[in-house]
Amino acid sequence: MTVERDGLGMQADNNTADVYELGEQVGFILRKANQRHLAIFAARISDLTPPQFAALAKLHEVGATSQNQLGQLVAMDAATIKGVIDRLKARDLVALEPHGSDRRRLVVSLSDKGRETIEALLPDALEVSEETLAPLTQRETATFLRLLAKLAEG
Amino acid sequence: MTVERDGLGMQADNNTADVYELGEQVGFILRKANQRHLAIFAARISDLTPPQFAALAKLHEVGATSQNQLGQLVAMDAATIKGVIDRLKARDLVALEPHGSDRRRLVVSLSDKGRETIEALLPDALEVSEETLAPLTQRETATFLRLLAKLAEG
DNA sequence: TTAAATTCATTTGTACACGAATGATACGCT
DNA sequence: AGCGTATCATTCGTGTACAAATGAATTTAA
Repeated sequence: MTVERDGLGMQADNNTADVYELGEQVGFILRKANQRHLAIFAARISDLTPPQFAALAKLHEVGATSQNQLGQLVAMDAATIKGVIDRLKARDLVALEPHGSDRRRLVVSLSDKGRETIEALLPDALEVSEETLAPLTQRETATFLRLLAKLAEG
Repeated sequence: MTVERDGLGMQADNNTADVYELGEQVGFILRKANQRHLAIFAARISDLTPPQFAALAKLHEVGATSQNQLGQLVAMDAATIKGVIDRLKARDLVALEPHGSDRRRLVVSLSDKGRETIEALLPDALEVSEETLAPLTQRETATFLRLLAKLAEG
């Protein structure tokens, strides 16, 4: 006695919304996918967390910026990016200076050590992405990334 | 002077891996998609966090279980599920009892209030899923969920 | 040019998330 | 029976994540 799904005998007005099953909801699966990714990341890049890596990588991409701006670039709010920067600063991976003209701002830049660190890790980061996407074929990967981006942007 | 991508003049051995761009990595987009989902969730279900909701929903699905087992069902480790349960318990949404035969275990069950709460919220939760997936067509949604599940399972 | 609105950084408080360690209990095996 | 291993719950420490409040500085607009 199984529950019929996608059966012809019962037409669903919309999607699969018949009963609520946690395991079928986007949010739940999204969270699990994220967990798997974080595990892969941690296995390959053990001395930096994903947010820390993201901050360094972005800094490497765009050069010195203010703290909040960097936060926007890596999708972290002001409180979150501050914590991340503080920990990077404590390890001398980034440097902080007051902004020239705007005295509210704090300019974050890569230290030499930070530059070396991030440059050395970029190949590993690519492998993290590859391993995360390994369950999908190349074709599926392309589709998935396109749809995921659409979802993320809203 | 733009960097050529997918160009014919330069054959890439694998995917798009030419330079590392944070904004193109799965992990980063996954995190952003998750952020968007969380915002949608919070807007519709303001008095329960997603993990709290997940725990209640699962409890509603499977009935009373031990704390750790519930954690496995909702993909949270022992330390995390404990915190979630504690907060639900503090609001009398769940009840805790010692297990009959196994004195290590703590059986978690929905309180009446918890049952009412979760049952009242299920329609909202479906809308959260729908709104999250709104940027995709039905066809894209089906594809996306299939690939996402593949990714999450590994 | 002041007053109002905005931006930047910071702090506080709450809530995950997970590795690692711990003590109590249960189980497998000899 | 007894010992080693595994499981369950708990605790500790670190690191996001975000809402909300704050003060200082800048920008906008009247």
